[in-house]
Amino acid sequence: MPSKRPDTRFPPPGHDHAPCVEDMLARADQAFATRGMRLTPLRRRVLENIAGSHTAVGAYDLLDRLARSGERRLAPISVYRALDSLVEAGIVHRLESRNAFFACHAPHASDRRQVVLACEFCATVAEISGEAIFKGIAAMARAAAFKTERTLVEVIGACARCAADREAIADA
Amino acid sequence: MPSKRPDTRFPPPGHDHAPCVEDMLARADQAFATRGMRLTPLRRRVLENIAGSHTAVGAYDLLDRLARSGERRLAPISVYRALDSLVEAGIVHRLESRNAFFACHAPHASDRRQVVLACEFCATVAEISGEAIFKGIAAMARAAAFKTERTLVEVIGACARCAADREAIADA
DNA sequence: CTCGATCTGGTAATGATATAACACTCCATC
DNA sequence: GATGGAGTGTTATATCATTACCAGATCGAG
Repeated sequence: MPSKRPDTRFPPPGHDHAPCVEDMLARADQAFATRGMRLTPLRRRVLENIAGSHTAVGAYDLLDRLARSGERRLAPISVYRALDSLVEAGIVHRLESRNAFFACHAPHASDRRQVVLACEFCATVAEISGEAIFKGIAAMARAAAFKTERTLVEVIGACARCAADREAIADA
Repeated sequence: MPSKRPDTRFPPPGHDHAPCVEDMLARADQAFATRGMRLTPLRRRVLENIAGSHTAVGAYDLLDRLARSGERRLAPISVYRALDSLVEAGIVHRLESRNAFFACHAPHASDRRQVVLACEFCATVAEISGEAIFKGIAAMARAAAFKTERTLVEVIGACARCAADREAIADA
């Protein structure tokens, strides 16, 4: 049985992605099935490529990777369609501040109350649950008579490793 | 002297933008001056076009408006450069979820702890200050050993007016 | 089984957003 | 009046995303 992952933090240095991907695919099967959607070979390949790292990747990067790792080059629209279905299934999220996509390594409700931490140096993305934060934001919106559809919290900065690296460089 | 505007909420129906624009330009002069930057004619024209409404506008929309309201058509890069300087001066912000720009009608510190409410129907944008929210997010980031550079909180939904309009339509 | 509805993905074209590289002008400063 | 930096123009290109249309796969209903 898959290990429990309450939040998805930044992976440690020696981290092996393979089990994450395994895990992801299992959850994806589940997510698609419960929604009456189909996890087709194309969608699965796209997901594998996103889940192969903990970083946010652009749609065209994905296209390049798929082209390298296989048959002939897909049209952009094909990748976007696959991405749409993965996002709809809640298995992949969009990093709005970078127009990029990342795999969601921690199962969470479809209402998505997660704070996204995005390292601007290594592109690694982590999600941490922020119930209280989202409740507070919802209350503020209500007070302004605003009907919330979707709330986006993205923190751009440096993960611990990149911050350390850059300090080392600055010192040199 | 300009009126005090603690937060910028959604403008009422009969709202006249002209004084807002006046106000904006005065604050822009100030903001550029204190930063040792120049509010050139091009930058001013771009700002006027953004500030002319309380909505988020795309760079190419801006390009069209400038073309209509004046001389020959600018190259995209010119508008982007002007936008960069306005954003740097803190007078214009970027709405990440829509790749668009909006004028900041309420003076606030350069560290920008504002929750952005963006109506997906009329594109109107409001900013409300959210010190507590941002403090909470900062604490979460610190706990994950993440060095925050910038934090983005955007709420997408319907402003009171558009929500009411749509209910009326649904009832019909 | 066969029909029709729906979903999936291919092909081609286009639209929308953003930047790179280089040249020229203006103007403050020395 | 030379120098150097900021601002803008010009041209080209990179990057992100969608529209329109069609062919084949899948699957439930009759």
